[in-house]
Amino acid sequence: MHAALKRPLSRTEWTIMQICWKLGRATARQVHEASDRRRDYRTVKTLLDRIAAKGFLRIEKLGRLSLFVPAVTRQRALSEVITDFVDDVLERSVAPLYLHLAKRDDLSPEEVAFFRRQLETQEEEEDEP
Amino acid sequence: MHAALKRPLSRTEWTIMQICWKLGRATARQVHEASDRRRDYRTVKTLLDRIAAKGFLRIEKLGRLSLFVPAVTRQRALSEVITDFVDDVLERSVAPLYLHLAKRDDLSPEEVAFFRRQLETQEEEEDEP
DNA sequence: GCGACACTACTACAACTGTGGTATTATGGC
DNA sequence: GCCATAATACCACAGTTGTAGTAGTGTCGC
Repeated sequence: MHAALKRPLSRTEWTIMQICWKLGRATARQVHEASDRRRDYRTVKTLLDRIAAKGFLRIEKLGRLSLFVPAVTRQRALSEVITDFVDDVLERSVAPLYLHLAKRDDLSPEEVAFFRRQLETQEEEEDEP
Repeated sequence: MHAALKRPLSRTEWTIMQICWKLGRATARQVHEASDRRRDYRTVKTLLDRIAAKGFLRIEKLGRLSLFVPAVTRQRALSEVITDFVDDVLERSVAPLYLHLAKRDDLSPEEVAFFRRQLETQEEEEDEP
């Protein structure tokens, strides 16, 4: 069974966590160096400790060295955070998402066409009494 | 021109703001009554004031009564928050979103099929060296 | 014209966030 | 052995967030 994820990550913690997933297993120093380095090393260290306290990272001791290892897959964490986002912020409606996606310039023509089509269809449905 | 939206809304503020969009123009009392009412009236009032300070609501004085009026359309606010979410949390990759959407049980069979297909296609592309 | 409300204004306060200071303790090179 | 470097541990502090107490001021029914 997975460890329970207590509280969700803040935005800043997410950006640090993204690095951890990329590195797989790393010291605070490595995470700091892989970041944009606008924050102090100790800030990153604190964030890593807090992320670990929230259950997203596990700390492996290697002598006196601490290695931070993801305790949750990115996919699982993303899955939870997306569900929360869609439920709370979008109130379970995917239309605003489709509207966003239809405007992204990095999607294939098929994708854009699909989202446009869905939006039209849904508008029609709304028009019905 | 739109007023600049200083800081983003917190999750709780979002839930209050959603009510404001639904009501259109309302007193704090009305917003409180339209909410799940687990929070105290004054908590809602504080949240409304903070939301107004962030530029999402405008306060109209009607005598000594305050009316809270959305200063931003829901669509615009959603658009911004979705962009931020996709950029920061999803790192601009839509795959995790498709994975989520493919599993929602409130979408049409066409939508589900579309997202499944996209995911397969993208996996294939990743397999290439 | 007073009491019950209702509305606002001001305040409090603990938890969480973002950031980094201080101090202590290895550790590796010379 | 000693010093620079690097790691950890512990602490601080202001800003945000969630929640509500207190107090003052209208306002309406009687």
